[in-house]
Amino acid sequence: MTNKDDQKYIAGLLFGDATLTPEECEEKYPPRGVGEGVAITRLGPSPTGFIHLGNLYMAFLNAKLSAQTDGVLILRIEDTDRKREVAGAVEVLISSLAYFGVQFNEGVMYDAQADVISERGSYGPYYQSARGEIYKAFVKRLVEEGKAYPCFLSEAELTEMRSLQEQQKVTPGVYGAWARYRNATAGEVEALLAEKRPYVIRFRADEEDGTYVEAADGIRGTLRMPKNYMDVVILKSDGLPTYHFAHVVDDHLMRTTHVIRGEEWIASLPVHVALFGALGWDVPLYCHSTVLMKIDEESGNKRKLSKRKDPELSLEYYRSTGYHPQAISEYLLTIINSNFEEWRAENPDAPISAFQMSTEKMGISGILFDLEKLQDVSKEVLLRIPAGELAAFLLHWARLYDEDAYRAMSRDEEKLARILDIGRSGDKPRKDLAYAKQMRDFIAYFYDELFEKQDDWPGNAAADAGVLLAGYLETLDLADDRDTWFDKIRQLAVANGYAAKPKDYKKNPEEYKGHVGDVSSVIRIALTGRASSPDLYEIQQILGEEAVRARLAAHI
RNA sequence: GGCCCUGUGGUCAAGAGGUUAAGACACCGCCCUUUCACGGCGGUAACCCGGGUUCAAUUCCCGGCAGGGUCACCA
Repeated sequence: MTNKDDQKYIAGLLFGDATLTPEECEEKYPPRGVGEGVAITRLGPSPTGFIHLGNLYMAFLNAKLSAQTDGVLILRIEDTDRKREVAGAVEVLISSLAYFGVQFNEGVMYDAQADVISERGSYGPYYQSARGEIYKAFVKRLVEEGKAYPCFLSEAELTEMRSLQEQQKVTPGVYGAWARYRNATAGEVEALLAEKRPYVIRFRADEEDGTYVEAADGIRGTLRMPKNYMDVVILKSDGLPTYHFAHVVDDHLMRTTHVIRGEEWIASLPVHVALFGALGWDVPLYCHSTVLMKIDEESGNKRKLSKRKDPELSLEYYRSTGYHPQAISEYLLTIINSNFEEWRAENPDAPISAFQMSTEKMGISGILFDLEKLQDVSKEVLLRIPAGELAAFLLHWARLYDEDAYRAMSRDEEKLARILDIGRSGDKPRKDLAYAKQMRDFIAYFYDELFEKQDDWPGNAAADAGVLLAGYLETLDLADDRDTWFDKIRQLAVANGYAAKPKDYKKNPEEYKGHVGDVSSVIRIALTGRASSPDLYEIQQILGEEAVRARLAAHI
C-alpha cells in the first residue's frame, strides 16, 4: 500500500507546478447565495458542430427550469476531447439554440451580429479546456490523499487485459487486483516518470462489496445503483479531465443546483457520487431525462436519436423547413409535461413562460419523436400569430432558403399578409398552415413567377372547360359582392347543363353533366393551378382584375 | 453477458386496489361546403405474459419477456 508520505511525494512529482489550491478555488467561486428553489442549470455541450432535436430538448429543459425560478442558465463548453472538436461549432450551437428561443445568461456568449465570442460571469472560465489549473488543484489533492493515483497502463496493455478478463468471464476494467498501478510506491512512480511513460490519473474506488449508492433524482425519485468499484480515469494522458471529473468539479464550483442530463448518464452516477464524496461536496439534484427516440429503419425498433444516423433530425432541418421556433418550443413542452396541452387549451394566448413545468411530471419511458404531432402543434401555434408577423416570418425564411419566393413575396409584404390571412378570421379559422416551406407552396399561385399553369380538369367538365371559362370571363366583375359573384357561377352552370346545386345533381344525376362544384373547380384550377384552395372569392380580390383575367384567358 | 431504466390503443399520454380505462395526434366513416389540407359529429383501437397477495389486480409483490441505456484516456 502506498503510504501517506509516498502519496504526498507522488502528488508533488506530478503536480508540483499547480498554481491553485482547492481552498483558493472555493474562495474564488463562492456559493451564489440564491434562495431555496432557485435553479442554477447548465448546458455542457461538446463542440462537435451538430445539434439535433434531442439536444434542443435538453437545452430547453434547462432553460425552462432556470427561467421559471429566476435562476441562471450557464453555457459551458465541454471541449475536453480534442479529437472530436469542430471549428465554428460553438457559433452554430449558440445561434441555433438562440433561434429556437434558448438564451443563456452566463458562460460562453456569441454575438452573431459582430461575430464575436465572449464569456460572461464570474464562475469561469467556461471552456473546460481553459480550466486546467482548477482541475489540477483538485486532482493533486486527491492524489495527496491517496484517493487517486497515476496509472501507466498503455492502450495495448489495456486491450490485452480486457481480452484476458473476457476469457476468464470477469467484468472487464481496471479495478481491484487488475489495477496494477494502484499501489505503486513513490520510487516506482518516479522511475516510470523518468522513462517519460505516459500516464493517466485514476480515481481509486472501493472494493466491490455489494453495497449501493443512492441519489435523489428530480424526475425519477431515488436512484439506487451498486457502488462504483472501477478505477475510472479522471485525468487523461493529455492532462485534460474526463467528463466524470470535469462534471463534478465544474458543477460544484459553478454552484449548479440541478444537473439535467439524459438518462444515458444514469450508469455513471455512482462514479459521480463517489467523486463528490471524495472531494467533500454535496451532490446536486440530478434530473435524468428520457431521451428522444425514433424508429430505426433497419431493425424496426426504437433507438435514441443519433447524430450520425439522423441528419434529418438536425436543428438545421427544422430551420430550413421553416418550422416556427414557437412551434418547436410548444411541441417540446407537450412532451416534457403532458399537462401542457391542457394548459394551452385553457390559456390560448398566454406566453409559454407562464406555464409552470415540473420535473416530477416528466415521463420516464422513451419518447418516440412524432412529426405529425409536431405539425399539428405547429398549426395551432401559427394560428395564434397575427398575419403580419407570419408574413415577416415567411419572408425571413424565404430570404435564406428560397430566393425566388423571396423576390416575389417581398415586393408587397402587406399583400403577403392578406394572403396568409385568408380564412383565418372568424370562429372557424383554417388551421392548415404548418411551416414556411409548406406555406410557400400553399400560396405560390398568388405570384405569377411562382404560379404553375395546369389544365387537369375534373373529368366530366374537361370538354367544357374553355366554354365555361369564357362564359365566366364575360360576366366577371370583381366589384360584385360574394353572393352576386356566386349567383353568376350558378347561372353559368345551369346554362351549360350543370346543376345549380350539388343536391339537385345527386337526386337526378342523369339530367346533368355535373354540378356547380365542377364549374367552380374549373375556375379554381385555371386561377390557382390546383384542385383545392381557400375561398375563391377572396383569392380573386387579392389577385386583382388583371391577373384573374389573364389566367382565365390563358385557357380559352 | 453484468448493471440500470421502462412497459396503458399506431404515437404522446391521464389514471385509480372496485372506472363504461380520460384526452391529444394519426386513422376510418358521416355531415357541412363551390374545392380543401378547415370545421362538426361519430367510430375502430390499449392496460406485455405468468404466478402471488386480496373479496377484488391493469394498478401492489415476485418471476419471465420485450424495448431502451450503459459498461472508453467520448461526452
